[in-house]
Amino acid sequence: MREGPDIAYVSTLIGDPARANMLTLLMSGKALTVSELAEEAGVTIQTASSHLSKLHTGGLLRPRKQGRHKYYALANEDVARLLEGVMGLAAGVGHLRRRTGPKDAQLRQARVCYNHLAGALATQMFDSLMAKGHLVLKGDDLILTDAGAAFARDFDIELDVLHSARAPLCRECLDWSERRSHLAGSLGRAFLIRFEELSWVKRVEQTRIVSFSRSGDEAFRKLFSIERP
Amino acid sequence: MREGPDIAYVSTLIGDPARANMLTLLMSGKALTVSELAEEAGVTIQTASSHLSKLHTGGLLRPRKQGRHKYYALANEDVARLLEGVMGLAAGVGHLRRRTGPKDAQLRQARVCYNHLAGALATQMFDSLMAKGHLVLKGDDLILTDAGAAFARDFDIELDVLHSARAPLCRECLDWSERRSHLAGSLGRAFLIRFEELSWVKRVEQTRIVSFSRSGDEAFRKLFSIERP
DNA sequence: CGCATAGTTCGACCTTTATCGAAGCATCAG
DNA sequence: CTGATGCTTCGATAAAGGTCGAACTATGCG
Repeated sequence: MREGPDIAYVSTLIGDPARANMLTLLMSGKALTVSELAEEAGVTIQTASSHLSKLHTGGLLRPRKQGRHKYYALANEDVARLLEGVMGLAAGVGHLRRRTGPKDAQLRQARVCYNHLAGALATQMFDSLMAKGHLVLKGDDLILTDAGAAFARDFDIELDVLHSARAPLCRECLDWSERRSHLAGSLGRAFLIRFEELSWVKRVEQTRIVSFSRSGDEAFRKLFSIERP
Repeated sequence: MREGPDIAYVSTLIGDPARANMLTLLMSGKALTVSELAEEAGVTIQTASSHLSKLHTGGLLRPRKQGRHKYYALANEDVARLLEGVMGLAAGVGHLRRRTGPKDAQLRQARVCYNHLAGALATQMFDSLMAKGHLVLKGDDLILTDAGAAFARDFDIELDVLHSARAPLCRECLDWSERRSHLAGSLGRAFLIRFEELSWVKRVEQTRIVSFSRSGDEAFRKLFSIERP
């Protein structure tokens, strides 16, 4: 035995309900304090503290201290991608207790995935970018074409700043609800930020839901040539 | 809380060491009996039986009865992909106990992932197919171009048979050691089968390792224009 | 039919670990 | 300094779940 890496270890980390709750919360991309996470996960602060430090040791979370607060966030996009993957399997194959609540439809339509947009609209946006030749896949790397760069600049995204960062510019991220790719990477993040700046979208507090304003939805669909369903 | 699917449930399933061992074994793509899995995982048959039925309930495995044997295999490619994802994180970030054994180099070079080829050579093969325009990415779907179809037919792969199957023809699968895509789907499977038929490769028993013969390696590199390192 | 082999179910241990109360640091405000 | 807040550490408790022996069912072989 003992071929390949120790998958039981990280799976156990995700496998505890309290920890899974916290990780799901952190998929919003925001960094949260120990007490916030404790509250949301329904455990005491001591317990949460213990869990969070385990997740940190396991490399799933990255803590940052600010004053007397300690903020935890997902360690990197790989973690976010993995979690989306698990969600995909859990949703498709998964537990029968899957009751589709009222929030569910909104969640499928548009939500935050770590720091970029996910959901039906996000995959359509990704398809549009591919179809128009703004993005191409080369090997496993997603490349922004010249046309794509022009498109992004037109949308007031400062590509030079993004390029100088260490993080990859474009990445695919598999969407658990759609089972298709959407755009991740610093460009994916930049798009979401612009949407917020333009007030096309607003994040719904305490959830991963991203709600489009009436005019925002229209502008978004126009920009990416997405027809109304 | 309780947004999105129950990720703790499937993670717990993978999180037990004995179950993780079995799943890793099944990544070879072969279906194995209860006793074989028990043996390899280092538990008794009763225990293994219990674990396997849990994995089945959780949708990770698909059992098939043949005579007085019961064969278990991974339920589908999604499961295989997820496991590769977990391996990627566990390897990169993962446990310090990560000691690179002698097998390790071979495993990184070429191994079986569910039913297709993975490892360094597999990602290079994938890159080659993309670079030559035999495959293109459209949205999240990997499309075999006309040129690609001709290429496959030249290699004596019966595309018509594959097309008629329900399973998708081409899929990407993220390679944990390379962190790049390799080819999955029924076409990926067909390629591996052809390599075996031509005796280019042989599977090493009891492992996921795929070893290339001297001439097989040469032919493979020539076919996909891969330079010797 | 009897016997052997493959797998399941049941029940009893026993290790693992999540949980929280209480006490201990660290940081900030005054 | 004192008090208040955020978080961590320690220790005891309790619940969950993996493990295996033993008994049971199912299939195949003569």
